[in-house]
Amino acid sequence: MTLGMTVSTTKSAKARRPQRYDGADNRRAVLDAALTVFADLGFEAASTRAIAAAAGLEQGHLAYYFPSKAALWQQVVEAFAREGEDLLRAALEGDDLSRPEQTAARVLPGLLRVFARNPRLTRLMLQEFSVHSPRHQWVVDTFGAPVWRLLEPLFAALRAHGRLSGAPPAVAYFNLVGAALITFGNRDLILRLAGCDTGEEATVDAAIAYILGPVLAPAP
Amino acid sequence: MTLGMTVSTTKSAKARRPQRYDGADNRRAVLDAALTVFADLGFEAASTRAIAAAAGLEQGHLAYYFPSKAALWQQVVEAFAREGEDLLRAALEGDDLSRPEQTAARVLPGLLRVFARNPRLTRLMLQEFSVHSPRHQWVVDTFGAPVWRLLEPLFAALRAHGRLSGAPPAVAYFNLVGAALITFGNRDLILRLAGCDTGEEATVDAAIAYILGPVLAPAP
DNA sequence: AATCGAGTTTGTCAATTGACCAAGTCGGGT
DNA sequence: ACCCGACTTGGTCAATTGACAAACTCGATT
Repeated sequence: MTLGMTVSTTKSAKARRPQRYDGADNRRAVLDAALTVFADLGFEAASTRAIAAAAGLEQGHLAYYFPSKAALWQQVVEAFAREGEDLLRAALEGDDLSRPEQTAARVLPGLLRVFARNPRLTRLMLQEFSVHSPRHQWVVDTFGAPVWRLLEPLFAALRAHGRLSGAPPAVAYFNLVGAALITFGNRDLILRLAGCDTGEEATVDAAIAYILGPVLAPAP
Repeated sequence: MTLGMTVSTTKSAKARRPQRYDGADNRRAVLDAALTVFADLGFEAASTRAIAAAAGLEQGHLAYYFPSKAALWQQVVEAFAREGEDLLRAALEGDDLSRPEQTAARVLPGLLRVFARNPRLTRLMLQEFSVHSPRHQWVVDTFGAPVWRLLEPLFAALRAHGRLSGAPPAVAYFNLVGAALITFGNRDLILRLAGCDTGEEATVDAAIAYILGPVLAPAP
């Protein structure tokens, strides 16, 4: 399921049916294969040949769609990561934070569920949190900073209303992010080590409830 | 401070003072420089030339102490990571877990403080949590699994005593690990983004208290 | 002073890698 | 039938990299 293959796709809507060459379809296949390989191996260790092979193409072909490996990586992240930020922006639109705990209860579980649903993307983000790379700054500027700017008022309001156990907003926020990235980005490891499947629906719910506990609960 | 230089080291205790060649000293310098470069760039992106340069030596010289780049990496982790596991093992020795919340309050803050004190090593661990590499299995076998085996009874007992907000022990454990790795492994990022210094003593205390809140607090 | 050997440098090598290009394939419009 | 152009392949290239080895530097031993 990980590598989208050109052949079997049925695009019955439109009349166009090129049996053999379908650029748009192969482009998607490359993006999907690249997400898998990047998530598994990391940017450096993921060779363009391995990505092409996972997509069922030749290495030289990648250059047709993507000017460079770095550009491919960037488009992979953009293609899959917008969801979270858009969801967040829409959910916070026009909220005056007069009842921050209600806002948080409405917004944050959905955000965490985005991570749980996209383990490959979650790993990709985790990688950029663990290495100083030319891509690190880009991720921070493009996603990290905007998301934090979006959520900082919420976390500040939460603390002002006696949540977060009195911790600084940033501490609570990065606690949440770290817990989510590790928990949902390491399903295989956690399953192997502890026999606990963090991809399973019930466990996802339990994990989200646990992560958000100190955020949503009133101070003792 | 990051690169230990051979020259200036004053070893006034012993009589030995080889002005120019000091193998053991340079070996330490390489390990320290390697820790820095590996933590910053990740294993693949960290070239042996960069490591040698950071240690003030030539690339070819590394082979004198370490048979390969992978072996160097492994010795770096071993040299710096034993502290945590040993501390944990000693602290849990002979504990019958009849009062798990007391045990946790005695043991876990110290464990988290090991992460806070060693940001470079923390980043290194974070990297191996985010990539499937030949080193991943080794870290899991050598540190991940033993530590989990050590702590699993404690977390199981905590839950049996009404802590963890009813979450599975593994969820609570990896929540803790993820929060610690991200919080203490990204001091620069968090400082830049949110103006919060997770290397500062007071913030470390606040973060540890926050992370351990659900672990130590009784169920509502 | 001659030798020894741990420590260190310099130069080289094969392998891998990302970028690039010239040629080829194929469906569709003319 | 023919060509056009989107799409795809296979091969090449320069750069980087980890490993390796031969030569060099000294302090210490004899």
